Amino acid sequence: MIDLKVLRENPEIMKKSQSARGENPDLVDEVIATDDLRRAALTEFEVLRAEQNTISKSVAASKGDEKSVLLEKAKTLSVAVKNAEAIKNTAEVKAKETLMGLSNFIDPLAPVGGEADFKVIEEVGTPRDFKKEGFEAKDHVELGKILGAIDVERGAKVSGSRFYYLTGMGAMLEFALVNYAIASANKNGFTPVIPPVLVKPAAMEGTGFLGQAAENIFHLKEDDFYLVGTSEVPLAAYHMDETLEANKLPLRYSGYSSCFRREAGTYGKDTRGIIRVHQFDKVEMFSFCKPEDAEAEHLRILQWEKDFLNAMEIPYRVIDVASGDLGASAARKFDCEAWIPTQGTYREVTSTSNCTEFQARRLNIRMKDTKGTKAIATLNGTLVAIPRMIVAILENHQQPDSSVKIPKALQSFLGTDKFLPVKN
RNA sequence: GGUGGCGUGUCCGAGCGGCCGAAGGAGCGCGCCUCGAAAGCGCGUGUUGGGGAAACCUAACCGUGGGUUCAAAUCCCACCGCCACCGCCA
Repeated sequence: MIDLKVLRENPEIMKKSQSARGENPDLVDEVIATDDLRRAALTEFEVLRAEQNTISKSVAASKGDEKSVLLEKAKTLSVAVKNAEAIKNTAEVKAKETLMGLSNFIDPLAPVGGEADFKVIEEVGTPRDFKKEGFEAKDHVELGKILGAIDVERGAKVSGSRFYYLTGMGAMLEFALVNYAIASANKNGFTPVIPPVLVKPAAMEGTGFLGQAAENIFHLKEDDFYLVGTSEVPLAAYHMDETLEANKLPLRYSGYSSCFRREAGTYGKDTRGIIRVHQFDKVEMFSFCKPEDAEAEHLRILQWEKDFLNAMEIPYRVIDVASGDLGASAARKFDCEAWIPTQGTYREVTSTSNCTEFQARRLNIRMKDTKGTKAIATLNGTLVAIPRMIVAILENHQQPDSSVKIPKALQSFLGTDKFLPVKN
């Protein structure tokens, strides 16, 4: 949610921001207009209500004829107040609704354009040259089968396409990744959290996922629960309707949870393997901080993501995501894309967004210092999304005999430095 | 799922139709006292929206949403949450 005061002062900037996202800039004028209506209705109601309050009080103090006259007057006024209140309420709902339709202000530093207009910030590491090494890289599906680590056939049998089983070393690899991730997050001041993955509409709405992103969310209609697509949702909503002490910020949480995504409109995309699945586990970093610290915090989170990828010894690049591909809440977003040998390209494995005050305002989270209460900023970033990281590790660290070398950082968690084929 | 109880300010806790934004206490802040502190004493101490340069004015807020009434923390209804006991259960 955008701050109306800021919006009123800078409608043109907001319009530009909307346009850059490929969204409707006229919505800005509409927001201001509905808010004008809201305020007018508010004033009207308040004036009548004040009068009613005064008369009500004098009713109590009077008696006899005087009292019945006042009572008559009070009754008529009561009707007028009810009407004015109804109009006020309608105007408030409409104004809020319109305002909620606006996406976050875009950071002016974010590249403008569509999905393809991202800017590459850096490339780290060098992809292996398998030809030169004298063998052809197998993809993760094949390796997963050989190692007894991933079973997509049975995933499909039991749950349908885009489901899978992690088995044996595949399952062990998840535990190792999670343990390593949580350990690093602890070191960086994150409180580990295992959140609920079923949430109420308010949490979804507040984090900004019920707009254009809604089609990718599983909804349990019977009970009006949503299955979260990321633990960002329950982590952000953790402090919903709270006022946090400014001197305790930043508050950092690392959430480990399953994530559920409908992947609507992705038919035919990434149909093979576990790059794009309906359910996966993820360790997510989430930070509540002062708005003036948000940009620096964003860079810190990005650095922690890079640290993780460096520890996995995987070549990757970092991109500055373009305005049209930010999602409603983010002002700026960096993706880390790992090199996937069998695809010959970089694929998103982690992502960090600076949501500035947008989510916090929707979730009614503020901070308090000696001068009063103020807006707070929220940021999120993936530490590790299990399936894609497994893909990256298997494919990048495979050997000619289909064994896979384990990055040093994970070896102590796995008790081995290599995954070996299980049969044939 | 069933039965009973409860939900008030930072916290404890009173109020059960108008004089209640709400007693009292604790906490916190300022001052007095003191060499200094503790104790004691005095004063102050909510949030949000609207208007205003400001002083200030105004409205709303006693779990949430409706209703009754000229008037609701207070009465009625529904929902949510918490506690206790019972049933079921990983």
